[in-house]
Amino acid sequence: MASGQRRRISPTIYDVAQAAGVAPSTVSRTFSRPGRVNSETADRIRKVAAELGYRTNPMARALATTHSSLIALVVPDITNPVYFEIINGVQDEAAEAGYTVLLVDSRESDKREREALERALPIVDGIVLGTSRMSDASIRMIAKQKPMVALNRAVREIPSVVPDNARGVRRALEHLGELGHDPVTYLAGPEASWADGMRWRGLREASLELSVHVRRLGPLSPNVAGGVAGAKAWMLAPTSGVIAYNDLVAIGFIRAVQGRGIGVPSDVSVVGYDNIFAADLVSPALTTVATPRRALGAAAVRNLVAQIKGAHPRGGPPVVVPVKLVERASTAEAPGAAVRLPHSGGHTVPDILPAPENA
Amino acid sequence: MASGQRRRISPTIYDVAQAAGVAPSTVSRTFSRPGRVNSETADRIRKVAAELGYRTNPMARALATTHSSLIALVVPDITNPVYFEIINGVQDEAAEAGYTVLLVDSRESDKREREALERALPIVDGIVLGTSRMSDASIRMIAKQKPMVALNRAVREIPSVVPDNARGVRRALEHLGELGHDPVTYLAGPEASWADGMRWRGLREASLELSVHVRRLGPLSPNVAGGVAGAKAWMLAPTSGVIAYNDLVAIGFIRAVQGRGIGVPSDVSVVGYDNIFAADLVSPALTTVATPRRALGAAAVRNLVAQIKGAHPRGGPPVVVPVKLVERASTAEAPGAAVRLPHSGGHTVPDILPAPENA
DNA sequence: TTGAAAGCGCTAACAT
DNA sequence: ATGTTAGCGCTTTCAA
Repeated sequence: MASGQRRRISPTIYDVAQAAGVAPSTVSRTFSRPGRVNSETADRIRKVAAELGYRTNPMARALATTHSSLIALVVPDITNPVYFEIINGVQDEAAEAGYTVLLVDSRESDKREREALERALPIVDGIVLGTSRMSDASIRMIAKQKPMVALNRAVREIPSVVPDNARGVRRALEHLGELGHDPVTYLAGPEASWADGMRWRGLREASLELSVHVRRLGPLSPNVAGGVAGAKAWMLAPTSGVIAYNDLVAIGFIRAVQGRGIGVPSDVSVVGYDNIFAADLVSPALTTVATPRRALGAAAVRNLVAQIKGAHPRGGPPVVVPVKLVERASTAEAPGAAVRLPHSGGHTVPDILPAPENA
Repeated sequence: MASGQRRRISPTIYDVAQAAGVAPSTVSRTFSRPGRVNSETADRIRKVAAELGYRTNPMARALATTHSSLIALVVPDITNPVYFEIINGVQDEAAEAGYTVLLVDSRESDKREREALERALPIVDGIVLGTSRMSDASIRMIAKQKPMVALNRAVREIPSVVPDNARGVRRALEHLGELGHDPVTYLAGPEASWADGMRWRGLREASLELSVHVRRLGPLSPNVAGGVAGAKAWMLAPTSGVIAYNDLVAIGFIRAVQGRGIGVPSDVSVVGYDNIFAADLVSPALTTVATPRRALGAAAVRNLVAQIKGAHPRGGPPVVVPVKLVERASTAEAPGAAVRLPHSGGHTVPDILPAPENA
């Protein structure tokens, strides 16, 4: 008693079957495999169903078929703008294929990622694993239980789709080279980062080809604080060209050097990576490598759905999607061989790398 | 033949029951209502279950209980930084209560929102509806089918949790007033926005109390472009103090006026709303009203879970969570009665409000 | 405290 | 093309 509104109890295929004068299985077929039933009866059934307000019960269907039409998308940090477009790409492609996506945010925590995956695993048909914090071994473990594709990271034996990191940094270096910057500093990402490894490697190769010298500085944490730390270290041996591991690092770097009276791009040109939302908001607007994140997500889903539908997971080389350089205001002609530092000379700088990031 | 790895078939309560020498129902109780079974037998069952790698099947449980332990969180735009913390708050609180959250991004589209909700409805136990694009009537319709709580918007008859908009704008105006700004321009949000209505109302009340004049300018779309349009209009009758509907609008406004050679905060002080990620990244860093988004999300989930557990949805006044002003660099002492405009006088400005936003 | 048995709503052989 | 009939794996009376 004292009941609030009562939630209506839904009709089942049995109710519809009775009302339409057919067998329950015919009703089931009408909704699960149209075509397997006479179009006239089907129409009648659909009509009756509509009148009764029948809706197929996904749980019952899932139990019977062992398919939930749910896929999980795991990202390390929903807060990171990099994932916006990936999420959209995944959602769209999934919807198109008739899947609903369960978005899991692991918050950069190994523990959380495991727990969330644990929760999700039994109810999803497959997993898109974005930039995982877990070990390759753990990942393969999970891939044994459900179809999976790795995103932004190539995992051996697991279908993977990654952006063309090598080409991205190459374009960045090319751009800086054309503007006369040499040498160029690479503000490196986290040590454990697969992407950082790829980028640094790509940079070294490009360095040879383009005859532009490249120095590595890091590791840095992949955020604004990391950029600030990088700036401190860079002051020890400044270069007029800088390529950052990602846009956040680039932004942190720029703010830090600007704070020291160094102009961007008048004194240093810096290029970011990812082309996040904020890249166009900061001053100066950031020149950066745009990764096709939406395409990345879509490609991952296509592959995953294929697996779910029975395709053999192909453990071959990862699918590589193209990137492009977006030129904005943070890069310009090199001022000369070396950047002019206002305080250079008598200025004291920290002598340990990377500098602590609590500045 | 060509077979990929085969996914292991999972043991059921029957397997565990047999191995442990008990009835299936006892195994079920062990996991679904511990305490209803002798602790020794329970231990034994758990041990056997662990050995067999038994995991309870959520679909089967859902079918039997009609509870999925899933809740949906609907947001209009995952891309909007405002939702980061809300999402985190919801996820955390949900996890704590034993629920997994199905994140639905409606992309500002009524159609999408409906479709996604349609998909989600049958599989979730309840819904947290953030800043819906739908009409109150549609919302109530859905609330009839599943427990629901509205977020960031008060819907009559539906439990709602909202930030203290009135107090937020009051603090903003107070701050500007103390710095000597009067009158102050309010860069209004979308016409249909519930939050905008609340803020404007709060502003008028505060205006009376604080004796600071306030003008409304808008409606503007709630993004950077809207801020740019607002700046154009503001040029017609500039004020030294500006309060924006949200941070994005504030950022757009600032960039636009800076482009005209107007200094922030030297010529105009502007305060944003929301305290999004980027607010601390732009130059000057934005003074803004911080809404406790994580708390907002958590409160919504607590309410929702209570409803799911059988509490009567309370249609009373919305739960209001407190906000606070974060002072940064975009506000300062007023330069005088009116702002000095470099081009004021002979400068031509558009004469229709709001200005087209494709500038 | 435990067991036996009847569903939950749907799908999928197998028959007709 | 449609009907019959078992389940899918779990929960939940009802008995014992």
